[in-house]
Amino acid sequence: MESSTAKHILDVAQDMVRNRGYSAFSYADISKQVGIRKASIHYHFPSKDELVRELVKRYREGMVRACDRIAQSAISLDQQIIQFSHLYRDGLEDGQICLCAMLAADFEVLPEAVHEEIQIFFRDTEAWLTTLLQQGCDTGIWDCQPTQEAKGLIAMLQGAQLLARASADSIATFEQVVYPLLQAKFSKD
Amino acid sequence: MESSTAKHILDVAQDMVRNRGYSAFSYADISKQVGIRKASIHYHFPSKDELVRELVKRYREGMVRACDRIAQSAISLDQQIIQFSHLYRDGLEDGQICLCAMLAADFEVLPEAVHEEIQIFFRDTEAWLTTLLQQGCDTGIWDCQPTQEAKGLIAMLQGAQLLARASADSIATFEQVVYPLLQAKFSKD
DNA sequence: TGACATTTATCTACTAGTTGGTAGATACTG
DNA sequence: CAGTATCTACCAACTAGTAGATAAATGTCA
Repeated sequence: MESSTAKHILDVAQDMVRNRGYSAFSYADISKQVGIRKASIHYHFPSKDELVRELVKRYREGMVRACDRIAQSAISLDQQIIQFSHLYRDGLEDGQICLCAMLAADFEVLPEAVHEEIQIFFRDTEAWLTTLLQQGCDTGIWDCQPTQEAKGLIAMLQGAQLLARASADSIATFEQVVYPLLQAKFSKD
Repeated sequence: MESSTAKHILDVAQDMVRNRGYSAFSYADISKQVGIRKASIHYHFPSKDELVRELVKRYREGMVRACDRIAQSAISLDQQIIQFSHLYRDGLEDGQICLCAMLAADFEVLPEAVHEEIQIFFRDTEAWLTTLLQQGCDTGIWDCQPTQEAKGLIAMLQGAQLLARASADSIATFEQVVYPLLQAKFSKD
């Protein structure tokens, strides 16, 4: 089991990356917020790259669990898509965008190992959405090409987060972009 | 008129920001590529914030010109949307995403003055697209709510760029996400 | 034209602060 | 005693930014 300090470090680091990006946070920043010396962070995470790799891995696993919870809840397919979108909306309250959206922007400065984790994240997310959409097509409530539509949805959500964060009222902007579009596409098509 | 050195600095800085983000490029980096000493860059752009503000302003104006060129060309409305999308696709060849998409990710670390320039960029882009979509609705080839649809399109394009840059073949990914969606929505609706 | 002054653009050399990371001592815990 | 976790103290490299010298154009006027 991961020590509570390590978890605390990851929590703080995650907030910072989602807020400011990979290059704009430092071990010193984490140190201050966790209340521990800089060197002690290196004990838990030898390098910044290693820290971020673990961060993405944990985030990815959390996303999988969140998606599973949605899939196992007894709500309709179109409501599941709404719930999925809420995952992206909710971080905005604290000015945070999806960890992997931020790291996709920072992609060029990240090491190969982190690239791979990010790619798995997008692959997993796309797979989950594709399955959902396929179910809808199978049962006849939707008519679309699931893989393609899944990619489009993810792009739209990530882009809406970018737009949202650049606007005065992030959440309102996000909702204005995302929900009418979902309504039009998936309500009872 | 802007000196050729200043232009050269902006060109190099723009590549770097679009590639690596605001926090991950330095005056030293520019200095090496331009072939000028670090201090000389401060002569043209007193501070990094000032440099980036001018960068966004220039980029924004370039975008307005590019959009105008599209609008004044003698092509159909749906082809104009395709051309508009190409603007976002083409940078990906050099691993570059939209300057303002990148800076929207870096938003929290940017000064107020840059925030404003970025917001103007998105407002301008949205306005241009809205006008285009409105024309389509007026002439009866489309049926949509232009403002809302414009926001959605921009989000989709920005998000597609993020997805694309995190994937092995950026351009293929971008095209896979964007073009089928445009086809479905705007071809001869 | 020639002499002088101003402006523009660059340079070297420096600052104070931050960066990720290391060495090694010290404490706490089983 | 051994492992875990933390500390202090340090490092070399890099950060944005400044001071002030220097050169090269450019303008002004006798």
